[in-house]
Amino acid sequence: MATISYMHDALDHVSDPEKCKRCSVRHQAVCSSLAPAELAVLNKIARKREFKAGQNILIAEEDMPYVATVVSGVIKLIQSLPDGRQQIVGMHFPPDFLGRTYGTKSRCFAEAVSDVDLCLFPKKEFENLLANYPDLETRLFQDTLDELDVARDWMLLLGRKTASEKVASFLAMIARRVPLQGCQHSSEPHQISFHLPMTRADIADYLGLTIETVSRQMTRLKTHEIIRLHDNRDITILNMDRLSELAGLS
Amino acid sequence: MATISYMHDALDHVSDPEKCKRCSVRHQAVCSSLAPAELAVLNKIARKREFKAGQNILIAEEDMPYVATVVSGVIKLIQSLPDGRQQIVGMHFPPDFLGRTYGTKSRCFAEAVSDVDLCLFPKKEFENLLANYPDLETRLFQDTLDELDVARDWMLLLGRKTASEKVASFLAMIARRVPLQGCQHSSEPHQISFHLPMTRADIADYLGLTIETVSRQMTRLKTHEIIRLHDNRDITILNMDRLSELAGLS
DNA sequence: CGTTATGTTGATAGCCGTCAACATACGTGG
DNA sequence: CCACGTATGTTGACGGCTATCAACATAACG
Repeated sequence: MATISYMHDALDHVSDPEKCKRCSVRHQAVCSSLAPAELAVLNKIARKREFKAGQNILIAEEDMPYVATVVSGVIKLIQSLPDGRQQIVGMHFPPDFLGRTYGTKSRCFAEAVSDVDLCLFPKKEFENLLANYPDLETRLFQDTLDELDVARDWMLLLGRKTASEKVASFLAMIARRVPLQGCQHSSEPHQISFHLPMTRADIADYLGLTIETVSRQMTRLKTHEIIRLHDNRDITILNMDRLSELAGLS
Repeated sequence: MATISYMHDALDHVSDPEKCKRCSVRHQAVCSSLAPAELAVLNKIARKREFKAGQNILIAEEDMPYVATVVSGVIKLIQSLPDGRQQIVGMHFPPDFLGRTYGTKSRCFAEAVSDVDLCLFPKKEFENLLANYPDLETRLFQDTLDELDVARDWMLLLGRKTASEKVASFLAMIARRVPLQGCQHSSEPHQISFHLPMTRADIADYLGLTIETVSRQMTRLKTHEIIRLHDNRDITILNMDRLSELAGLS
């Protein structure tokens, strides 16, 4: 299972001051709200860190002296009950920000779903930057407002949608967020192919279902020729309009 | 049902510059992060507005040129599906902040659960204040982070808790947030009395259940002598420890 | 080639939703 | 004052959706 491995083990400095310029998310991540001189300051405190799929990134109730930007890979945020039931309460894709400023402990677990590259910032120094660069704080604030909107959309899904609607909503959401595969300009319009970043168990924990129900709904979508399954992970959405209808977005 | 009535109808100016000083939430609301001179500026743009129970405060997808502080009463935030199913995604008590800065439209409906007093601020002018008073923005940012934590706790409830756990969790949450009634220093420890601010239908929409299931779980708690029902709305928690256990917080 | 992880499919059970009847409170108008 | 309608809440009978339990299939891996 998940190897225990904290965010602050085995850090590599971003020693090269030019490194930010070569970063794949430099134009989208929170750091893009900084002026060049400010970015140089951030560059000094930034550290790279890789996580293998399954590794813990944040531990609930434990001190976490870093915040981070997701450079590559996918991360899940997990809330859990004492008896082991768990619920995924957020997914982080590049170039999302990860971690909670103002307050030292995380309230959820965060685990790498795939191999992950993070760009870490010591929390204390990062908060100093926030105090000095209002644009950075505004940007982070806006990102948090967006996260709250996403969380509330998901609450509607968890509380009121059927299993069928949940799975359809999930696929529609993933299609919008993960990098797509293959030629998207085929003769068939609305066909979208992508690689699912997570297992059926993760999907179940994300949707408040069991893995069996997720599996059944997937085969149902396959039977109705709304999706095609190549590899359990590689999916083509054959009819995006129909999928959106099923998701309750019509 | 809910009377359509927008936030910007029938406004009263907070003409009196001393009015903020007499405000019942002045030491808790976001405005408490302002220095006296700054508060005077806020005072100038503030407007009082009352809403009757059932009135709409925010309409999804409509322009809303105000943000506000809840001075008294309770407000629910609602997400809904095209077919009418709905989910309450947030409750606002005094001295919470209401409305979304940065972005003109609301993504949820907000409706007064009880009679409500709001202190409104024109959004554009409020955002100017945010830009000039970093403490205010930091405060609002922190409040938003807290809201996000609450939303994620609720996602665990919606996705993974049973009806029994949901109702117990709800009562435990309400007991922490609404003003309590009567003498709390009785001979019986852990007895907490309060007035439920919402109907069974609201509770059901908050918990992702039906009103019948909520009702059955309430009588079940009553039968087990964990709560006492006086008036369908006036509740005494007889055994808070047991309730917390049932809520899955043990 | 066995072991483990992951996913699918079937049979069954149970929780909770649906439908219905009834109770109570409240306001309106006769 | 009472009749009536409406809103809210409770309780019961029943059914369906989804969880549970189980068997099996497939792939990855040492």
